[in-house]
Amino acid sequence: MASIKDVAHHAGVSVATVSRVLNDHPSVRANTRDRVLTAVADLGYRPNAVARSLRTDQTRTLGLVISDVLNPFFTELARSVEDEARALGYSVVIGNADERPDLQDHHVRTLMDRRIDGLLVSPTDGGSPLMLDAARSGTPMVFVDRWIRGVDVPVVRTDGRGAVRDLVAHLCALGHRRLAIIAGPAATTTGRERVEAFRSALREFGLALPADHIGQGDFQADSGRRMTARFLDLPEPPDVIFAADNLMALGAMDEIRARGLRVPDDVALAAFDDIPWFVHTDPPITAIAQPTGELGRAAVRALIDRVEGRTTDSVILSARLVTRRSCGEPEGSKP
Amino acid sequence: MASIKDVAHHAGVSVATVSRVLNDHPSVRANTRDRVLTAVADLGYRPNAVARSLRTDQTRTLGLVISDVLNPFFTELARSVEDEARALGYSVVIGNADERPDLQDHHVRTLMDRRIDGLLVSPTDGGSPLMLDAARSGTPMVFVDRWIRGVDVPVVRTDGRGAVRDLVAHLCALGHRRLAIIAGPAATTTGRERVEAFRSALREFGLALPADHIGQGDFQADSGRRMTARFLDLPEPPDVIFAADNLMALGAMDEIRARGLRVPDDVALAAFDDIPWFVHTDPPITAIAQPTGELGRAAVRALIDRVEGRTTDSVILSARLVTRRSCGEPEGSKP
DNA sequence: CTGAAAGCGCTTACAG
DNA sequence: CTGAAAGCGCTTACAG
Repeated sequence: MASIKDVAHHAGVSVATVSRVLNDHPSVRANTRDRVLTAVADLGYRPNAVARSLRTDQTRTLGLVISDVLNPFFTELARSVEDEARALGYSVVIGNADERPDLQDHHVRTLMDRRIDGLLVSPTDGGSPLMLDAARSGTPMVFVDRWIRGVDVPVVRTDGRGAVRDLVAHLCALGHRRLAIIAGPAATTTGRERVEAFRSALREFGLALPADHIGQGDFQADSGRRMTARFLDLPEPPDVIFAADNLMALGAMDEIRARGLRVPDDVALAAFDDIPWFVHTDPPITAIAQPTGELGRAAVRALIDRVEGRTTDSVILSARLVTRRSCGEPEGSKP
Repeated sequence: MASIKDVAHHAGVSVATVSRVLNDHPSVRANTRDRVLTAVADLGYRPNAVARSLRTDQTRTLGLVISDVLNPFFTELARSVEDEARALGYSVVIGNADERPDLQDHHVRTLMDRRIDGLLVSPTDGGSPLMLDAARSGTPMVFVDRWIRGVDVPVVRTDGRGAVRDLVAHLCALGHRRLAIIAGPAATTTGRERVEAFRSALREFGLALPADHIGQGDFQADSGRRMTARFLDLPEPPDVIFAADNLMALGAMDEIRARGLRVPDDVALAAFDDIPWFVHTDPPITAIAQPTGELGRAAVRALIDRVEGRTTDSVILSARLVTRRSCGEPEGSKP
C-alpha cells in the first residue's frame, strides 16, 4: 500500500507538502497542489488512518456499546446513531454486550484501547468498576436509554412514565384487575423504572402489585418465557402480562402458544418497545413506542458536543402508548 | 492517559522491557516482570492499540459490511461473526450498507483506511470499482451470503435451491398454481439466485413464471409493499407471493392487511429467511431457514485463515423449508 | 509557499 | 536478561 512518502516522491515534493494538500491547508500553491493530487490518484493513495490517529490523538470514531444486537430496539438505535455520526463526520464502532456485564466491560476496554473519541453506552448493569473508571477517565461519554446513577455523565433517554400510566388506564378500562409485569434486571435503570411506573400507575387505579406478579427477567426472550410460565402456574394467574421489552414479549408469546392458550382471551399481553411485527402478530400487540431514531440522533449530538469541547445537557424524550388488540377489544369496538 | 514511558519510569526499566512483559516475551527476569506489572497496575496503564497497530501493521480487527442492520437475518449474522471473532482474538467493526452501494463503498473505504486485517462483505451490488480494487488489493477478504462473480474471493453462503424446490412442491400440493415472487436486486447474487431457483422449480412442476409475477424489490420492506400492491392489482392476481427476504415479507403483510385481505385465504405468503416472529404472525409464516449462526462462524474462520496466511475454500451450507400456515393448511390437517 | 525535523506510542532487531 | 536506537506513517511548529 502506497504511503505518503511514495506520493511525495512521485510528486517531487516533501511529505509535509503532501500532508498539507491532504488536509486542505490553504498555503499550498495551486500548481503544487495539482501535482500532489495527480500523484495521489496515480498511486491510488489512501492516508493511513492509524498513523494519522496516533499523531493527532483523535480517531474520529465513536464507540457504541449496546445491550443486545438481537433486540430490534437497539438495532434501530444503532442505525440512527450511525447515520447521525456519519452525517457529522464520525464513524461508529459497535460492541454488543448481549446483556452481559462482562461482555460489556470487554467492549468498553477494547474501545478505549483503540482510543475512540467518545463513548455511547446503554449499560447492562449498575456500573462495574471499569465503567465507573471510564466515566471518570476523561473520555467523553454519554448514556443512552439506560444510565448509571451517581456518575456525572449526560443521559439521553425516554421517560415511559406517562405511557405506562396510559397503558394501565387502558387495561383497567377493559376490566383487567390482576396485572403482572416481566421486569428487566433491577441493576438497570429501565429494569427498575418500568416496574416503578407500573406499580405507581396501579396504585393510582387502586390496584396492588403483589410480589408474585413481578417476574424478574433479563430483557432476553428466554426469561420472558420462563416468567410467563411461572405466572400461568399461579393458582390465580394474572389477567395481563406486561413485558418490559419486546424480546421478553416474544418469549411470553412462545410460552402462551406452547400451552395452547389464546391472547387476549386467556391472558392479555402488552410490551414496552414497539416493533413493526407487532402489527401482524396474532393478535396485534399493544405496545409502548419510544422515539428511537430521535433518541439515537440526540445521543450522538450530545456526545459530539462533548468530544468537541462544548457542553451538553441530558435529554429526556417521551414514549407513547399504541393500543392494539392484545389486551382485549379496543374502545369503540363491539365488546 | 499513562503511556509506556510512564510505566518504564515508574518501574525503573526501559520501555523495551515494558513492551516485552506486555507481550509475554520469555526473556524477562521474574523480578523485573513483577516490577513492571506493579507499575502497570498502579498507573492503570492500558497499551495504546493505535500505536501498536502502526508499529506491527496489524489491527486484530475484522471489518464486516452488512447489507442492512434492520434485517434480522444480518443482525443474527453479525452476532455470530462477532462471537466467533472474539473467540479467536479479533474484534469486528460493522458497517451498515443499508442496501445502498454508495454507503457500502463508504464503509469499505473507511474500513480499509483503518487498516483492518480482513474484510467480510455481503455485497449489495454486482461489484463497484472500489470493491473490485479492494478484492485485488491484498487485504484478505471473504464474501458471506452474497458474493460477486469473477472475483477470486472465497464465498461462505447458503444454497437455497433445494429448499425453494421443497417450497414449490408444498405450494403445488396445496393446489396453488399462480405463484409470484418478490425478488431482490438483480445485481445481487441472492437477488438473482432465488428467482432462478423459483423459476426452475416451477418449470419442474409444469408451471410458468410470467414477467408480471416477478416483482423487482430491493430487500427492504417498502419494496415488498409496493410489489404486493402491484400483484394484487393484476386482473388475475397470484395465489401465492414468495418474498425473497423477511423484510419484503413484512411489507407484503402490510399491504395485504391494508387492503383488508386475509392470508392464506386471499393470498398465500412465504418468505426466504426465517425469524422468531414468524411463529406468532397471523397466520404463522412458512419460510426458508438458513443456518445463520453457522454461516457467520464459518465466514470468520475462513477470513482468519486468510489473514493468518492459511488457505481457505468456499463453503456452501444448505437451507431448509419450515412449513407453517401461511400457504394453506399443512398436510395432515383438515382441509 | 515549502522543507527538515521532531514526535505521537509502540515493537524489535542489534548489542552487550 | 536488558537497553539504546530505529522506524511504522503521519502532522505541525519552526525556519527560511
